[in-house]
Amino acid sequence: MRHKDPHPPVERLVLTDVMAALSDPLRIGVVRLLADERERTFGEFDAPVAKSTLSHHLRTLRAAGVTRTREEGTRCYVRLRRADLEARFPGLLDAVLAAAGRDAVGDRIRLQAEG
Amino acid sequence: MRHKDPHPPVERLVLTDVMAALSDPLRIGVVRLLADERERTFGEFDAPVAKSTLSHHLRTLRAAGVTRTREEGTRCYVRLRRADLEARFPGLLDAVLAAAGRDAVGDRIRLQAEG
DNA sequence: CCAGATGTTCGTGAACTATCGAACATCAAC
DNA sequence: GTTGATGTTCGATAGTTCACGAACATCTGG
Repeated sequence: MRHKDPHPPVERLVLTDVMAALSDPLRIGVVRLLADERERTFGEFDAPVAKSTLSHHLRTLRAAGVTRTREEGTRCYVRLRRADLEARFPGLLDAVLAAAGRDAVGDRIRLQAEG
Repeated sequence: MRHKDPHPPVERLVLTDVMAALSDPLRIGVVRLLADERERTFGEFDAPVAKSTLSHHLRTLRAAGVTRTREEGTRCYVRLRRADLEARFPGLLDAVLAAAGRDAVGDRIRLQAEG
């Protein structure tokens, strides 16, 4: 379960890469679910796509520096790099989250129904 | 010189389309040059791409609702839909412009050297 | 060891994007 | 009308992205 693409360091976050990463409804949906700063495992996401497709999107977010991934046992925990994004692109993430919230962008991605 | 894709009305601007339109350095460069609210003709942009490529990028911006195009004679005037973008996605454009400015994104696109 | 859970990677096909040059359309000016 | 300026559109190519299932790797637990 080794990850290939490393996390880009804060100072090397690229605006166009972040914009591209956030130009997909599924990925926006994931980011919205991560907006509460809590860590989630990949499996917690209930998305209408194949497992491998979700993995691909999470890799895209990671490669762009939007999220940070941590492996623990056989699980992958992912969280939003909110502070890093804010440091490099002030206001950007908040604007996207607010707009996405109002427009219900990525609403098809939810958290697994938990007991 | 008739344009094909119409301008989307304000209320139908799509976040992911705007994000995608702004995920390209050349298009960000154009948007930065338009940030002063002045109208420009296509020919005023000095970009290191073919005429048809620039036309394509300007069409992308227009289709996403980032810019508005007006034809006058044989010229095309383009300007930023700043107010519309602000109304639908508050803070987004400003955040992008600020970040792009600091990182010099799209600096290869300039205005023609004028006499 | 074997089975199950969790993700990754690979191979594939479909769809989209960027780029160019060439051809075209439109208008202005002579 | 002819010519030149300004953009658009077309066709081709190359590269990228998205999606899937299948196969694989890793860890956990019997």
